Amino acid sequence: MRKSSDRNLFYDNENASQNTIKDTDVYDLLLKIPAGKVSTYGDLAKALGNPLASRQVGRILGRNPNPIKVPCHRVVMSDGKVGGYFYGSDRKKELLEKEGISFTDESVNNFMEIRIQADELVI
DNA sequence: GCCATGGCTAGTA
DNA sequence: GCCATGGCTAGTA
Repeated sequence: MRKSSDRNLFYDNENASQNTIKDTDVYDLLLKIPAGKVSTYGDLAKALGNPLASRQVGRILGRNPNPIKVPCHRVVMSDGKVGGYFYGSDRKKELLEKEGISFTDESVNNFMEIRIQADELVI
C-alpha cells in the first residue's frame, strides 16, 4: 500500500513495495552465511528485492522455526550492533564468539571485513 | 498497534 | 533520538 510519505523514497519502483517477503526465502538466504561471517537485516531484505523491509526480516527471524538448523544468530544490525535474539542477545554473542567473531561492547569487531552484503546473497 | 531495523539530524565534547 | 517503513497479530464487533 502506498503512503503519502512515499514521496521521500529515493527510488520509485512500483514493484518494490508490493513484494512481500516469504519466511522460507529468508531461511534459505540464511544458509548462505558461513560461520565466522555475519549479514544484516537490511541486506537480507535487499537481497530479496524489498530494501525497506528490514524490519519484517527481523520479525520473521523472531518467530524462529528452528533455531538449531537456521543460523539466525548471524544476522546483526546495519551499524554492527548485535541486535535481538530469541534467547537474548548475550546468547547470540556467545554463539558468534564460538564461530570466531569478537565484540567490543555490543558491536561486532571488524564488521566491514566479515559482513556479507546483499549482492553476495542474491540467488 | 506492534516490531530481533535503518538512516539522518541535531547538538555535545 | 526520532521517525519512516511494511506486514502481521491480537482482539473488537
